[in-house]
This record gives sequence, C-alpha cells and structure tokens, in this order.
Amino acid sequence: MNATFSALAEPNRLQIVELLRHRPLPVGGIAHRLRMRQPQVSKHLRVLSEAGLVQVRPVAQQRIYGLRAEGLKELDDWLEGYRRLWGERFEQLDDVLSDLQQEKGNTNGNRK
Amino acid sequence: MNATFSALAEPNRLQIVELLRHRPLPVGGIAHRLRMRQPQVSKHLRVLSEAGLVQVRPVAQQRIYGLRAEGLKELDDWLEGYRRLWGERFEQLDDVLSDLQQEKGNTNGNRK
DNA sequence: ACATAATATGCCTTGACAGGAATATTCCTG
DNA sequence: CAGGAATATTCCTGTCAAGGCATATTATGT
Repeated sequence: MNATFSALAEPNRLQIVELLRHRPLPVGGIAHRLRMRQPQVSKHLRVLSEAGLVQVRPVAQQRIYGLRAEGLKELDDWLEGYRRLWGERFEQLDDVLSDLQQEKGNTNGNRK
Repeated sequence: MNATFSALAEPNRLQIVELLRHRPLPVGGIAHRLRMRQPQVSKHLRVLSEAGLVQVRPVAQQRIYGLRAEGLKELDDWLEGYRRLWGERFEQLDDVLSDLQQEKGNTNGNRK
C-alpha cells in the first residue's frame, strides 16, 4: 500500500498513470506525449510496475504499458475504511472530550 | 491531488492517518501510540494538514487532530475515473495494435 | 507573574531519489 | 550477421525531505 502511494507521489509518475487511463502506450509514446526523456520514462515505469500499478506486454521491440486493475483496486479497497467519513455526521464533541481523559500522562512523546 | 499522494507516501504519515481513522487524538497521544517523537509528529501533522487530510481543534493546550472528510473524498473522486478498470474486460489486443500505428515516428523520447 | 504542560519551529546532518548523459540490451529486418 | 529501432540500465550529481535535538510559543493553574 505504501509502495502505491510513493509511486503516485511523483508528479511525472502520476501523469503517466493518468495518461495510461485512456489507453495503453509504448514507452516512446509516453515520452513523446509527456515531453519526457525516454530513460526517465523507463525508470518511472519500473517503479510503477513494482508497485503493481502497471503491466507490460512486449510487441516486437516495443513494450506496451497499461494500467493494472488490481493495483488501483487495492487503493480503492484501502479507501473503503474511510468512506463512512463523508455524508455522515459523527464524532461528537463529547466523544472527543472523553477521549482526552485517557490521554492523561501519555504526553510529550516519550518513547516506549 | 499530488499533495495528497506525497503526504500519504511517508510511512509514518500513513500510520497517523490510519490511527486517526478510529478517533481524533492530541499530538502527544499520537506520538505515544506510534512511538514517535513529538516534534516529528507535529511536522507530519503539518504536512497532512496542508494536504487537507487532517483538521485541528484546540482544547486547552492540546490540539486535537482528526481526519478531514473532504481530503479523503478527493482521493475517492480521483479514483472514480479508474473504477471501470476492474470487473470489465476491455482494451482488446486489436485496439492496442491499431494504436501502435499512430506511434510511428514518435519514438525515442525526443522532446518537443 | 511564574512554573509547567502541550505543541510548534528552527537548524543541522544524512539518506533517498529524480534528472542528465552515455551505454548496454533486445528484437526486428535486410 | 550487420544495422538500426525501442527500451533498459548504469553512473554521476544535485536537491529535498525526514530525523534528532534544542528552543520558541501558547495556554493553564496558582
């Protein structure tokens, strides 16, 4: 999961993902459209690939990169645990205040 | 959107978010539970706050940090454009091959 | 006003990582 | 098998950001 976020944290890598949303593309096609140099694109694709966000299919000398559904679904699943946050009003003030009582003596970041 | 990903890319920051999923907490409480030092927690919370993922409420000297729904909903909305990826089989081989024709001469990352 | 609790900030050092350029690898075609 | 196209890899360098530590800031109670 962490690999997913750090992969998408890089602006160019995020651009690549958004580009591949429309259709799979060979490395050169990606480089051309995003005005990036081929080696960088290859490196970024490597990271995206290791994060499971992208998959390759070789055709002749080119390698066609496309999005990998499972990788993005993983992100979607992670979000599942947070969906209750919007659309509902919860976590009343009282709850917060009662939580504060439990924090007595646990302050100031003493480790262990 | 990019700020969101880079904020969540940091392991400790992701941990903080996952911790706050259960309930809002003061800085010291976060530091204690995650075995981190208070200054780091404050810094991480700053980043999360600037990314709109977290919100503060001052209570006495403490500051109670909790998740901010809109921040995570933004992520959810971004994913919306990718949901069609799973569960459907699309992008046939023929489509890819026809795309390749369009790539003629666009190769090797020459910029501009 | 003072002592103290809770948190934020500043400075410094170190490690990770992106970009650039050159080169290696792989695959096709004549 | 020579040549070229498409892509991957390597080495180098500069930048940025996280951690540690000290200190500043804000709020509370007496």
